[in-house]
Amino acid sequence: MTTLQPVRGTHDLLPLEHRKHSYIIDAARKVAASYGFLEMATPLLEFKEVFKRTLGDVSDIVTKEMYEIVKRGDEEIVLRPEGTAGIARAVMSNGLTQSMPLKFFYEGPMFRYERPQKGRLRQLHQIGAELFGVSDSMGDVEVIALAFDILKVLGLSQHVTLEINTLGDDESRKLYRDHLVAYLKDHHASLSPDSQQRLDRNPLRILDTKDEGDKKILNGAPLLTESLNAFSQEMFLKIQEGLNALKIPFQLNPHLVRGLDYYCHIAFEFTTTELGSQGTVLAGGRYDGLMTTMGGPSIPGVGWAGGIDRLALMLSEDALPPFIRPIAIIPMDEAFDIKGLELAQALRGQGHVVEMTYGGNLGKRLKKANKMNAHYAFILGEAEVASHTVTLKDLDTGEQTQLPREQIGEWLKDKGIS
RNA sequence: GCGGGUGUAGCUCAAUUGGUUAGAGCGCCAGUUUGUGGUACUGGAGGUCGUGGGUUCGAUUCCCAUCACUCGCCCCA
Repeated sequence: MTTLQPVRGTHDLLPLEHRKHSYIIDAARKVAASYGFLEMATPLLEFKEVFKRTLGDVSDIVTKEMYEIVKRGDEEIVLRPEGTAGIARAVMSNGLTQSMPLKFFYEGPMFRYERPQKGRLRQLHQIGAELFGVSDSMGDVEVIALAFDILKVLGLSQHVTLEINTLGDDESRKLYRDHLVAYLKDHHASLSPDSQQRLDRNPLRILDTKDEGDKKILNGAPLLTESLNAFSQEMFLKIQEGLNALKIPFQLNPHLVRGLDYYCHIAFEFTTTELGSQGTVLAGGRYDGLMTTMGGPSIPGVGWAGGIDRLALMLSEDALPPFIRPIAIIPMDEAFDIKGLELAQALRGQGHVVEMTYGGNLGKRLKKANKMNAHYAFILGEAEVASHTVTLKDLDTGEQTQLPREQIGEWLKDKGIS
């Protein structure tokens, strides 16, 4: 019985759902191309090391959420939990580090062993964009603008809020980290158990807490902006300037922190209130240290990933392009099936969407044509075949005419489909 | 991984203090209609009441376990 269920946290994408996914991917792909981002794909399988080194040894993704699928000797192979590290690995593997900048768009499934919830799956689907080799803040602006444009095209920009923050460069972040830890240690006893743990592992994450008691303590905490050096400050301001110039609305959220180790400077999240606690729909930041962490040259980078599954939850059915209603081919009975097939092929060759009806008498086949939401039924019976004509029926109005085969194209053109 | 809720037909939901043959709407199939669909009417199929165990003369109903979904936490897209 259980073998008939999908694996926990995985999901069949039935046509209706799949349509949303491909709509999102197509839209994103198109917008990304207009920014000069080239699509690429990396394997679903990577060596564990790729993520262990980059995401940070203590991040949840590495410590408990990775699917390890094969072990051969010392090889530890995992299903990729996210996209950026794999793309960065590919840049190095393929010796692409010589010519910068590089702009990549990608799409595909990621795997994380988490407790499933609405909008949180073990096989999740992401779109993503990465820009390598640009340390200028204009790169950050463009990358965010790309994300915003995609959300706009999807009709979701009104339903999300862009929040940004800066983590500063290494120097600033380390300084702040010390200040914060010093402050929080004084309040250690009153912190929530979760935050007490985070104090050792990832203290910046405490800023993001949902615990009310923690929030009160944080009100008196030192601010990251106070620890920013001049360079980091200027970088952040320039990005805001750029966003303003492009009329991309945003909110400053000094408590916004990214979970993965490789982030620095800008951190941004597009969030929605429509999906419960899984509110983050697209998020990213700058990761200047990523390449060196992987043992490569020092190449800056900035990028984001968006959750297709979450975006799909926000898309309403009627936001999608309408289905093309098919033409149904109706041979009156089996004797004319072959004639029907030939007609269907000819029409498909001209670019029409054509469905064959199988079996049954005229009434039954019309019923099926109706069920498949066909706009027109092309009927072929004894009389039609003998006179080399087809009976063309409009299933919405019920009108029908019998025309010579050669005039079908004309007739379809009159109906506005060609 | 932690805490709460839910699980009856393909879908949305009923089923009285535990009681014999588990119902409805929608959908599906067929007929009324052998060269005309949609509407209408008539009929039909479809359930091991998530799964396993326990209590009981008897369990969809009570108890335990388990699985899945779901809400919140953790984490993240």
